[in-house]
Amino acid sequence: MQEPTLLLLTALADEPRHGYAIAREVEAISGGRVKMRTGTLYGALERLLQQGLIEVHREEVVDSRLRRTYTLTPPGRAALAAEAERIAATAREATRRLGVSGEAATA
Amino acid sequence: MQEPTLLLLTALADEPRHGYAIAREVEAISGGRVKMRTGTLYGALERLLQQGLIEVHREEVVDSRLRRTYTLTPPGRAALAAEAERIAATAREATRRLGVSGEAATA
DNA sequence: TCACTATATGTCAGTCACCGGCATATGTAG
DNA sequence: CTACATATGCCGGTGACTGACATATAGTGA
Repeated sequence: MQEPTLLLLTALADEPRHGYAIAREVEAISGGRVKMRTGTLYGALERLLQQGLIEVHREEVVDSRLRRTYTLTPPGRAALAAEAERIAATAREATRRLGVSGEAATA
Repeated sequence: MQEPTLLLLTALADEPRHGYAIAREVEAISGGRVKMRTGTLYGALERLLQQGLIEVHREEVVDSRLRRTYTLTPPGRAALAAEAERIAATAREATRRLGVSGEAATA
């Protein structure tokens, strides 16, 4: 799972959001670092729908504009939780090793 | 940066290793989850050399077999440290949001 | 002896997520 | 009337990763 996808799922973790709101949220979460293109966004949304990790929460028309709201499914929440733990473990290991080799081999 | 590349750099974080040893180390770090194919391995090695994140540490012949050892460059260590911090932050945010929406909206 | 596994390096075609650009439509601000 | 924010969507191209193949030596088990 790549970063844009991970951030997309994270953007849906606290509450349902529609596509455009997800894009803004992803940018906010990443501190402005990741600006999700619509190609990536709607492509990923379609893929995640088919994988059953997200589902359409609601479809409404606001100001004559369609707004499709997405939400995480239970498998989606589980996948995000698992992925978060996985990368956290990898990050810890990387940090630990970087620290260890810099030290005077205390252990 | 994708997971295989991140794990490759992590495998080099504590000490220099040659290609095949990196592959085994990556598998160990990921708990057997990620089995790096040689295509990915040598492709990534070539790419990272050109990016200046790793460099050839030593070339020796052991049992009539060539063994090329790689090590992280200072930019490579910096890149790995930055990436580790980045993904750790994303993981924290994902976990936080997953927890929050599951709670009875205490905040 | 023959087959298989481990060690060790490499190439190459194919896949798939992501990128960048474009298209479309409405409401609002200047 | 132009430009921007909102909102969704398509499409060609890139590039990391996959899976299979190739090569060579040393050790192990049948």
